[in-house]
Amino acid sequence: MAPRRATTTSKLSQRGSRAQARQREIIDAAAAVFSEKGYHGSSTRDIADRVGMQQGSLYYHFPSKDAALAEVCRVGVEGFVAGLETIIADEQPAEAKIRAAFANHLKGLHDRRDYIRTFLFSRHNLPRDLRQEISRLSRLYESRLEALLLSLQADGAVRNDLDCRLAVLGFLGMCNAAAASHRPDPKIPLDAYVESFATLFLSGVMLKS
Amino acid sequence: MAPRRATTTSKLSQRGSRAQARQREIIDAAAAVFSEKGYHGSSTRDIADRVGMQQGSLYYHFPSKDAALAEVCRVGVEGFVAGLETIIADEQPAEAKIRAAFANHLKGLHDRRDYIRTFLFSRHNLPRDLRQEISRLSRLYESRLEALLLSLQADGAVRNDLDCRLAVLGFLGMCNAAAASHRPDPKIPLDAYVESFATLFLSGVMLKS
Amino acid sequence: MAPRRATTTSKLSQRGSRAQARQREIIDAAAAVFSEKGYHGSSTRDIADRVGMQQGSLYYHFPSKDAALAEVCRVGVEGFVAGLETIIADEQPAEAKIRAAFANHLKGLHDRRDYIRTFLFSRHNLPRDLRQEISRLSRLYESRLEALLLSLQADGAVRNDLDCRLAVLGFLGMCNAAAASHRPDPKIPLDAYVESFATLFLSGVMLKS
Amino acid sequence: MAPRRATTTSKLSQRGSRAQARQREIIDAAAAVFSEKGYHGSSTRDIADRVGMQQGSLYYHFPSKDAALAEVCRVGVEGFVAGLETIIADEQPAEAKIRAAFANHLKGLHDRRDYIRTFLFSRHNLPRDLRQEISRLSRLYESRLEALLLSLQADGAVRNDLDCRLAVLGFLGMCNAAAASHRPDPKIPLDAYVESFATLFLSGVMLKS
DNA sequence: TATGAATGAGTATTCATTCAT
DNA sequence: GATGAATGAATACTCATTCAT
Repeated sequence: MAPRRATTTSKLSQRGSRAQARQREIIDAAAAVFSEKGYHGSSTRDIADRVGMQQGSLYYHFPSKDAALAEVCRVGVEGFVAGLETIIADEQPAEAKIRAAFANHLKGLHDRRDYIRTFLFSRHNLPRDLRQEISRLSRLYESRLEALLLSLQADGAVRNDLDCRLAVLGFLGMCNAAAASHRPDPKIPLDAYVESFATLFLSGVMLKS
Repeated sequence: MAPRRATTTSKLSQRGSRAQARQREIIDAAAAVFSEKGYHGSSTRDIADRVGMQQGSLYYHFPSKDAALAEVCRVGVEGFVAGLETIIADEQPAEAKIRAAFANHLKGLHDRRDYIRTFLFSRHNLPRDLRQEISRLSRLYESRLEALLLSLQADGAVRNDLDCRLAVLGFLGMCNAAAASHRPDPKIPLDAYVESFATLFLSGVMLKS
Repeated sequence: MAPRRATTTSKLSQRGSRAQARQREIIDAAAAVFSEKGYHGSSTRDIADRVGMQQGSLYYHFPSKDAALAEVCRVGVEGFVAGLETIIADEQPAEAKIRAAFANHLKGLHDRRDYIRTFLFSRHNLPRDLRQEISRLSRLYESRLEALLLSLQADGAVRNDLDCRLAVLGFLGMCNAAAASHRPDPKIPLDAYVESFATLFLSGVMLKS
Repeated sequence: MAPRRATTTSKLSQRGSRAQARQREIIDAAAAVFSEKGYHGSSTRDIADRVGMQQGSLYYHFPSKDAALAEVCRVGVEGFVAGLETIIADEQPAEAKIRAAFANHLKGLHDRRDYIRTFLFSRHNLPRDLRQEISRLSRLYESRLEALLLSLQADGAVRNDLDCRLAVLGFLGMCNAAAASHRPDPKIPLDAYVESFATLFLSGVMLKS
């Protein structure tokens, strides 16, 4: 139904495409398992079983469980920024931009659900150095979102008294809440989430007085 | 500075108040440890160390690590409902009610931070039966919130086209995002969060046209 | 037949004597296993089996395999110095002192064979910091031996052209060679080794011309 | 500076000299690695890395890690006997023969340091059958040394009361002690060791009375 | 109430070895 | 001759839990 596949390259192994494919299988499996049971709740055996591999064989492809977690988180976050940049660059009215930002985020959540759940719930378990690289990426995303709001505010499209930093927190919190539940409600289509969250964010809850 | 203490009674041990006090010490410690390292990342030794006790001695007070987790989650969620009921019952204009709901939630987050972080990030690790009891509580909270919105909608104070279920998701996501970071930003006072989130939720981001 | 038991106290746990006794059982077992198969060739299971314990239970008494190795080495070396000091202090003719030094060393080798074989063959496997503590002890022993030879040389009892440092190397090499074989030759009594090695060291191989 | 190279042929692969050269590279690497970390402390990857080869590729040249160890030990011990035979055969005074024996042994230790350290410290790890072949070689060396001493004793050049078996043990222990330290003291030249050990062995430590 | 000691199952990781290509 | 990928068994160490004292 949904792609749920990593698309970007990282520094992990520039070997043949056969090897790359196997690696993608493995982080896909890791993402699924981490997403379901959390980092410490997942064993390397769980991951190996899912790939149909022997536990120890994973270590031919990944140096450690940590490294697999880092890669999953990286892939999870990475996708957000690229989409957002295009939105910022495009010529659109303010409202359309914000709606597009919601669509971008919720689409990512849908396509890379396991990756992003892992980022949201398990990034704490990364060792300091790896965690910092991931934090850098996610702070980049946040700062681009804030920049978007600030520019719209400068244009007079957004309320002057809005604390854009907290608004970004609200934006992300609202969206990510949709990823918190273990299985998403399949009766609610993606568009409905986008429509509702974007409108809520744009116009609030109260009737215009 | 902040209370961060459990206040409600549960079915766990109706023994003397001396015993109760010791138990509270222990779930306080458990909450702190779970909040910091997650359920599987925390060992019973971590908890015992924090109480100044021997690992095995915990089992005099708690039947299992699971049970401690359940108790922490229970205490974390429980507090929300009581406050909300008062707000619903009080005679106030719509906007004030919603602001009060934000204050209630964010105050809880502040006072029982470790408990609620544990609920947010570690409740998945509960065995099915215990998890269901906790889910019942949190769904109760959600449905009371939804009921509040629906009643305001019926009164004509809230937009007619608002999907109140998704709005509750947005409300909670926004608030809980503030608990996601390991250490809260101490430069931003609680009131600022309440003010910002409530206004965002009520009036949205766009300038009234 | 022979004691083969640790006699000195170390910093490892000053707990009840019950605990101390159990610890001694464990390093005794570790010494035996390390002596037979080398450090890396010995598994913690081997040790546990020998004590009649579960593998993981060892870790209640020792923090790591390394630490057990260090303790075995420490006990092995430690005994040598004390005996030598008495010999140096005693009033005796040069020849008697050197014979006593041989007796002291070979007796140690006999009584703590497993400990000393472990020191001789497995100390390389210690992590740097632990290794240095052990090295300090063994260098102390060597320097006391050298001091003994130097003082006898100053008294005119020992050849003036003797390189005392190399002589110590020879002394130790000769003695320790007796520990190199897996099982000592039971037909040769301890006294015969002492007599032969001491005479060899004192008078050499050639007929007085 | 020093050769440190295997020179003798074994039964391992009578293939082309290209193959032989590669094999020699590999046991050279194995000797170096075993010498530094011991048999169980060395992985086949360590060896492969040192040759610049893939782990599994070693198995084209050697049937097993055991076999490589056996070959290293064999090469290490083998060299000693040949040199000693020449010394025994030559017409020389007793003292010169013994000095030559020391020179022979210490020269071997210098030229094939890694091989001999491996023999000294890791031969225990050989499986029984391979170990016996190596033991045969080293016992041959010991018995030739003992024969030398016995013949000199028969000639009246060596003390009549000397236990020649133990003297051989002393000879070897003294020499091999020089190989025990991880890195030899570079300030002491080979000749100095030979001179000192030989004199010590010949004349002992005491002043002639 | 609490401790000290132990258990037994689990966990990440390593490693000698194999084999199709 | 050599590689890349995999296996299966072992290994040090952790941990929730139990229980006699």
